Amino acid sequence: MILPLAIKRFDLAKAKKAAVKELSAEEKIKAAAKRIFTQKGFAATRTRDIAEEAGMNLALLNYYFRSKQKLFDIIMLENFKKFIHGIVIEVVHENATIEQKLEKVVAAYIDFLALNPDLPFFILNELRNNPTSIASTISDEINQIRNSFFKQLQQGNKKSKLPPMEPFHFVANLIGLTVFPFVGKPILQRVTNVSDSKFNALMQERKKLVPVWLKAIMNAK
Amino acid sequence: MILPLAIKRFDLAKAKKAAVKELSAEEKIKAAAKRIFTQKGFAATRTRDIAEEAGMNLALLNYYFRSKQKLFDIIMLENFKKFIHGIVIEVVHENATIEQKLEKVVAAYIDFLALNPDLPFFILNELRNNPTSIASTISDEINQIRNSFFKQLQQGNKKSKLPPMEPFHFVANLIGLTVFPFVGKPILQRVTNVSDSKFNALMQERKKLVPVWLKAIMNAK
DNA sequence: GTCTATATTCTGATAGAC
DNA sequence: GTCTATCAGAATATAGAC
Repeated sequence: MILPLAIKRFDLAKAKKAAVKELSAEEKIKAAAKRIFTQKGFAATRTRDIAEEAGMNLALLNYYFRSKQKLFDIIMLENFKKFIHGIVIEVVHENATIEQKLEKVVAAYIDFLALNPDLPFFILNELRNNPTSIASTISDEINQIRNSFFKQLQQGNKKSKLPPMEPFHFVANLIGLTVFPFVGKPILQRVTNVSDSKFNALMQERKKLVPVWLKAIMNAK
Repeated sequence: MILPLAIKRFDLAKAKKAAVKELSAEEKIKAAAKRIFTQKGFAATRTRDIAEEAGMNLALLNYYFRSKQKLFDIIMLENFKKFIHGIVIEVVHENATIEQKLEKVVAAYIDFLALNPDLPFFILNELRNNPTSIASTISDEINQIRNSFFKQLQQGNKKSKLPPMEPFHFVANLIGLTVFPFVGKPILQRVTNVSDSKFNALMQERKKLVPVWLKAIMNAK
């Protein structure tokens, strides 16, 4: 009789699933895929690498996700949402002055990027390759930003004497000062001869500095 | 007799080489490789694409450059030198104040990037994949920057009341404000809804604005 | 030097046993 | 659901004719 053995196996599987730390094969693969795709991009990633990173078999990748492309699409969508939603939206929508929003959004972004340093490069990379496909999934969030924050920006703030500013320059400066250091980390570290721990400390400094700088830029000349 | 024909062929080849616009097969392949590698990176580029772009046969690529990797290494080295040398060095080495250098280097960089918009992303991308290999080839230039400009920066400028500044923040700000817009072009255009021609016009504006902003940053608070 | 045809290696995906 | 073994196609590289 083989039945008892089968039951035994089933119970073991249940026990594993009940354990808090234990991930299913599907989850392990997805997590591994997210790490590698985010770090190396679609083209440079091999499905074999993902399977190995997950400690799983290559065949399981296709069993759960059908193809490399479908798996990538899932990761990409999640990464995009993570990058935009929850960081920009909540900070941008509340009732607050430009100055207050600046301080919040910069600090939130830097904290977020310290935990996800590869994300901005991934976004930039895949956005170059995908002329349009992503556009629809994030257009809602972008429209919200445009309708709320950009208008506020172009009005300026009379109380604190903050003059209005061209939205493009403002966004380019905000992202350039806040997220670029993470994108350009390899070259910045090489040029300035800065260690990883020093880099992290400098990023923490920037949480205070960048909002001050951005205000100085708006008031310049 | 086949000899006369051979001579005829030889003369034709010479005539072609003499023509100003005519590139040799080797040069055509290298030029095509530079375009495609720079735009798509190593992994996403196929040797077939390069051969087709060059209007040449695939076998010639291996005849002249032995392998995809060796061809890429040549392009990468040239791109790195182009990016550092001639842009940074000449501007950084002359006898001038920080303010004067700032104006020159920003304008030179933006003009350069307008002609080579894919270059910074390429550098960033391949620097991520290559932990060390490139380091040696550019360390000389970097050391020159460190020894001349960084020292000047940390001394500040008493005449124009420019206080000294942490080199890392300065470089991060300079590159973030100057080259990031080109790296982040796809996302910036999407968020701010800006056309290609408008983008170029805004970049021209930044030639004047960024130096002013960088000075405002140094004097902030 | 240049081409066509082919060899070789890599990689995504599947078949089929358990 | 999971594994081993294998296939099919793509991509790099080479052999050999001209």
